[in-house]
Amino acid sequence: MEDRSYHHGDLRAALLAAAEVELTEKGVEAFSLRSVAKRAGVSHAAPAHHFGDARGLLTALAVEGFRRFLATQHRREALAAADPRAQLVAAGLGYVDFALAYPALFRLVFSSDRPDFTDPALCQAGDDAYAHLADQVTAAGGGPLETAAVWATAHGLADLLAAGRLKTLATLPPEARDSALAAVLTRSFPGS
Amino acid sequence: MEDRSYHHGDLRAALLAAAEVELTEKGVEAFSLRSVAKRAGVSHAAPAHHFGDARGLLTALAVEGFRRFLATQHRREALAAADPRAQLVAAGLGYVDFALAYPALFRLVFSSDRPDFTDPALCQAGDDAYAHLADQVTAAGGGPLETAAVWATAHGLADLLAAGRLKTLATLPPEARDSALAAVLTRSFPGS
DNA sequence: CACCTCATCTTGACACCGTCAGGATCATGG
DNA sequence: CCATGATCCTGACGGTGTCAAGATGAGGTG
Repeated sequence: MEDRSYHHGDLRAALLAAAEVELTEKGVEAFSLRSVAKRAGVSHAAPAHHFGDARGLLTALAVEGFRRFLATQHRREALAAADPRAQLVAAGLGYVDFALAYPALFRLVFSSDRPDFTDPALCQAGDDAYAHLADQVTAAGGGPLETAAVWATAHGLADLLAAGRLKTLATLPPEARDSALAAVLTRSFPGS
Repeated sequence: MEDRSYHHGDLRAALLAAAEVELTEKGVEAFSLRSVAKRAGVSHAAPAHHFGDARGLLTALAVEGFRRFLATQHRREALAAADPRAQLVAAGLGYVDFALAYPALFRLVFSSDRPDFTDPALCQAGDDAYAHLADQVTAAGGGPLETAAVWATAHGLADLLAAGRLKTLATLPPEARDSALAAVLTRSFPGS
């Protein structure tokens, strides 16, 4: 649609896109609803009709974040061998990929209480992400405890790398870094 | 000192204490400097003289957070066997203890960009915490890569548990939970 | 085609926030 | 005893989220 008319046409999508830019540039803690509206070329109260309040907008963004989180993992898995073990490692590498490619979204989804995590859509998206990991662990012959172990390892690596800590790994060339990550991930799963 | 006089006497400490309460009750993202001043029974501009701005106050709080982080680990280590391996696991358990006992401080220190991490005192405190972990890994016969592995595992467990994810482990009774955590931590270190 | 209804968007107001400037208060040392 | 400086307060400014009320226009109904 044109951005000419009084009625925007697809303001909801435009606001979501603007919100992601805002989030990426300013971070979760300096996120401003009025600034998002300004980016979308719309009045400061316009977002309210589509998302209720700032929390609602960030909740919708978090849903999109989870979606992209899974997509990033799938991309890694498609490049890996078919056996469950390799798929599990690929999922872990995708976990890290997401944190490094979209650090602001990563923060929003995993280290923020601004989104409403009781929202049905967000719950669903989060459960989907967890289910994917649990399925992979199960396929590789693991149980709940192994799921926790793999998840924690992947999450720890991703969070520390995205935060700029773990310079030991961050300064490595990509392939060396990936193999180091794979080694750590593999180790977290028993019976290797 | 009395809270009677015009000059507070120890306002800096009082503000730090009030800031921690504020942080615990409202979280990093809803932290308000004026509210902290109100808690301390002082005008809204009083904190500026001691901490410069809100960032300065949160930076000072983060330093205290790192201090308490190390203290929590030391408490676990004192209860563990003397051998390096057991000490390393104890440090990991202390990592988790801290995240669960002071989730807001944990967020401030590890998942926020509000403190000024270029501040000398905060850098020092962070380096101290890292050095402690690195020393433990070295004592147990590990190198930089092992440090990264152990750190990521402990951090992932702590962060996910503090965020209320990982219900598998969170619902376990304390001793069972600790032994499960110890198993995951041990696994992250090679040659067990 | 004319009209009406309702979703959509704007304007304006309010309370709260962080920060700065300037004034009030008090402790301390010459 | 008084002056100086550290400490704290008051008041103001721009920015933020949210609510109420009004303007706009799209789509269905007569």
